[in-house]
Amino acid sequence: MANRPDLLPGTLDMLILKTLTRAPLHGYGIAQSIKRLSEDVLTVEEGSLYPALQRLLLQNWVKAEWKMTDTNRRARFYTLTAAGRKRLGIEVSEFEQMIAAIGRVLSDAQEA
Amino acid sequence: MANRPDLLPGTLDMLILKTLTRAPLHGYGIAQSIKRLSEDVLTVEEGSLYPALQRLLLQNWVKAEWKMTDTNRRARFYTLTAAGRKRLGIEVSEFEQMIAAIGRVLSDAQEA
DNA sequence: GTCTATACATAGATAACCTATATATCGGCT
DNA sequence: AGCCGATATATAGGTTATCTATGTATAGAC
Repeated sequence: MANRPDLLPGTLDMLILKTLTRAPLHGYGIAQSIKRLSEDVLTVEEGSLYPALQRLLLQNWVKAEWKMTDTNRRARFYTLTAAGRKRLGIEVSEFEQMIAAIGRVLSDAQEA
Repeated sequence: MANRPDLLPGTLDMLILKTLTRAPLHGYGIAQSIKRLSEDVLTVEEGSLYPALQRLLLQNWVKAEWKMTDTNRRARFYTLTAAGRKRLGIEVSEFEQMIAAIGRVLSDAQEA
């Protein structure tokens, strides 16, 4: 189980929101950006990416607009909303709390 | 979505295996131990715990034995197998790699 | 005798993610 | 002109993990 997973489940929305804090970006670009920044450790599959973007749209954490890329292709550009920025803060802080907690369990140097 | 989740999905098996490196323990005790070590951040629900233990048994990463607790109750004690110890190492290393990768994405100090 | 904490277990729902597939077009190469 | 790889979006269907809710049972405290 969990053989070389592409992502840590539950972190995709956070990663997308974070990526959009730099600049509006289209879906394909978001996936590339995450892959590049993570040094190829994290891969966002298309079947995960687009449903995730729909979720974020529904929550009003991002908004979308069709535009042309600088390589002359039509693409849907996503922009972080104010609510999305706030949400990102919440997700990051919850994530960090979880990671710290997991760290405490993992580092538990035995002894009763 | 992800409203105060009890756990980071995908990390439960790892947490259980780690808990068992100290000593054999019964399910209820494992859940308590994780809660305590994590300082109440991580809560293992029973509906997650027992299915997880079944998975680990099937994979032969733990073995189980009915015994009496020191409080005179019948309980199923789980012991880490050699394969389970190996598996824990893999899970921890993959987890740490993921966390490091997510950290790189989250800490990305903007600039194109 | 009742209540709380301990202890195990499963059914069913929900949600996230992946695989596979489909469509379409730009630009480079031949 | 035709082909191909990279870019770009989208959805259907399956798998799996986790949570909620429920059920059983008993030890010990009051």
